Amino acid sequence: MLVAVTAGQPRVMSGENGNALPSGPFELGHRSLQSGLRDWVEQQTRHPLGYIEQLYTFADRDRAVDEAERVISISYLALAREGQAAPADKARWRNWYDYFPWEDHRDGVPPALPNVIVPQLNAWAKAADNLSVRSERQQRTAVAFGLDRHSWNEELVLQRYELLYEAALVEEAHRNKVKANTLSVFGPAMAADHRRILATGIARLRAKIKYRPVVFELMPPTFTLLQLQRSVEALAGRLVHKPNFRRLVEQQELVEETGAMTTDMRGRPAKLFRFRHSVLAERAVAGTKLPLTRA
Amino acid sequence: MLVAVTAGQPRVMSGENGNALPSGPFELGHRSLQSGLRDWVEQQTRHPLGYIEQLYTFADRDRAVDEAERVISISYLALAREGQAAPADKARWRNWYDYFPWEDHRDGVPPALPNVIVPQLNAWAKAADNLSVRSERQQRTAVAFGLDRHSWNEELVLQRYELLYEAALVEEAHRNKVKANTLSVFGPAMAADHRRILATGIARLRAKIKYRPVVFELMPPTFTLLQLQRSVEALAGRLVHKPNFRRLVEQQELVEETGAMTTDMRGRPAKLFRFRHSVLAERAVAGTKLPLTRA
DNA sequence: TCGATATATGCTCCGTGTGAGTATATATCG
DNA sequence: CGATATATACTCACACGGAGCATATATCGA
Repeated sequence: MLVAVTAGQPRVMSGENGNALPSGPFELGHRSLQSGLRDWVEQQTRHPLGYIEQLYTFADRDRAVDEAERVISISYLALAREGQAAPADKARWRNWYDYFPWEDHRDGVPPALPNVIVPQLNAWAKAADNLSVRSERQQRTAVAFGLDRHSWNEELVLQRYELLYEAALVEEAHRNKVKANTLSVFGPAMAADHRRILATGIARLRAKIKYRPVVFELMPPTFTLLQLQRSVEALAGRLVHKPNFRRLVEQQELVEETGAMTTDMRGRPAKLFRFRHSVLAERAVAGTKLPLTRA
Repeated sequence: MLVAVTAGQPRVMSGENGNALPSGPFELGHRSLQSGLRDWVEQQTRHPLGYIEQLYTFADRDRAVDEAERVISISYLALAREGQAAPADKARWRNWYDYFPWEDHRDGVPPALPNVIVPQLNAWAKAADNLSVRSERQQRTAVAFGLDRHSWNEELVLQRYELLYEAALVEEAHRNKVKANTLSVFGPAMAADHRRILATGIARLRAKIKYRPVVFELMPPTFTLLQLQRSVEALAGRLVHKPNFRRLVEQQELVEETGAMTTDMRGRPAKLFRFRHSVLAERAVAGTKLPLTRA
């Protein structure tokens, strides 16, 4: 799963009409999994990779084509600065909110959430014959989607996707079964469990930007504070308080001025900053905690 | 890597004279890696497993015996309540600070740290011929071991082990080379990279107890608040402020009273508590943040 | 030319969380 | 019966972070 941020939108690299994540076999001869992956991705996408992190290793039986030959899938999360080169072949950058429309709360709560998704989940909860199952489904829905007393938690991407899967609202749940027509509200399906991997990666990234300065892996070498803020907001899917964001970034000394200013922007020109790479050495845990709303 | 806490000490399950972690091949026929692992461990150790988490997947070339046949190693962290049954065969519980004596700061800073370890690391740093390498080594040492302006960070277990490895102070660094005599201060070596996996697991666990209620997986069904505190301290390798710890645990409603009291303890009898399992459903992120010292 | 608008940047207020210290109650042990 | 060990409660202080406001400087359109 290869991530970049362009024009204020989070993007993932996809192949084959956007219904699959890039994937390939592990070539023998590489020093390690990590280096093998790096070579492979850079060859496929012509992008120099920055940050790489392992997501999860699966070897589930129902993923295997043949019973006797078990496939082990190791999923990764990688961050790249987009726009340095065009992706190869049929690979294409795609807004990740195309796959998870309910996850973008930057312009407020998506109308489909209260109008379609939550009602359908409630119907699914009520459809359980067992009382305890019913209340458990209701509780999980409330926690995951921020209903009742709960507030929206942007990190619960995987929990939300799993609920929609269990409720058979996303198309992937209908594999090998009757082809039900699913609403576009629930986004397009992806091959195998690629959308699940995507959800895992988004959740991981949304959690990580709060305590590690990984956003900078997605930024160009030089940027304004607003651009940085927009990137964080794009990943988190929610807005942050501008003065607080600036205060946090500056007092933690995560960035330094380049001396230059923006010229092409509208409004008052902004100072250009660059990431202070030395913080990685100075401090072990440098965070870009995003200032969020109190419950 | 199987972890338990007994008598106020963190323990790991080890086999073969304590120089290896339990490991085995993945049997085909299991539903998933996780379930296969669970069956295997429960059979080997006769312990019912609670929490399981994947650590990391390796396929490094230098781990392989044969060039043509590459081995993929998937390491796990598992938590268990100890004492329910005796471990099978040669498996044995062992205090994890036996392997990492420098990680236990509950009785203050271990004397070996300022007396032996830090001087040796400084000597290693000074031995570099390049100036930038020299200062980089010094910086990493200072951050990892809390020197100069830096404070001790209990989560940097892996960074510390890696420094000791690079400086060839731990015996594992001498594999396939001249057999240097390493001091007992640096702990006993383990097979392959098992001690590295151990360090990874300890670091992960120390980080996790701060934002997920995983400590309770290591506790007996009923316990006092001090016992809970001692377990947290055992894992973190440092002491916490008692009144603050109690305040935190209680106001987060992580536990509930059983009504019973301790009788066998010395001093005033304490209330017995149990973990409120419902918090796992009510809140997505429940933490047992351990109150630490301000910098 | 000038007002509307958009962006940049700085400052203040205040509630909450959390580190730290202190005090009191109740048991065991010598 | 005093020393000691543990349990439990209360208070203080400070820093962090959420929220709102004020001001500066650019572009754009009427």
